[in-house]
Amino acid sequence: MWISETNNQPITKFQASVYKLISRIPSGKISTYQQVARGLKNPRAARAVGNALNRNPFAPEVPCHRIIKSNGAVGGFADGTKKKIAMLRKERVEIKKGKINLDKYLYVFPK
DNA sequence: GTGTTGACCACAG
DNA sequence: GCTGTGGCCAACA
Repeated sequence: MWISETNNQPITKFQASVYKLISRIPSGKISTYQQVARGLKNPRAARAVGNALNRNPFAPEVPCHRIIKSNGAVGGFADGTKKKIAMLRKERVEIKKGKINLDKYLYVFPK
């Protein structure tokens, strides 16, 4: 089991599943908070997913920058939204006016 | 155990 | 197009 760096306690299973699921996203693709929530079979938990990523104990290990809002906007990022955008562009993800073409880049988790 | 907070979402105006 | 409102869920004080 992993240990959270902030409170020095074991992370919850919810967080573990979030990180595990996100780590499956291939480079050059992105997903939304809602898609992640759907992958966890909690379609309503998009907000909780964001909360988990915000505290993200595994900063570079988990590609949390590949998670954006369901409307295509980039959303927030603990290290700064601009950083997030820069990282995505390095992965050949096209971003127009702070938004991403979901039809082209959205990654859907397999059942 | 209760209330607040937040990298969210959908809908109304 | 943008703003406001209500709802949802899990973490935290």
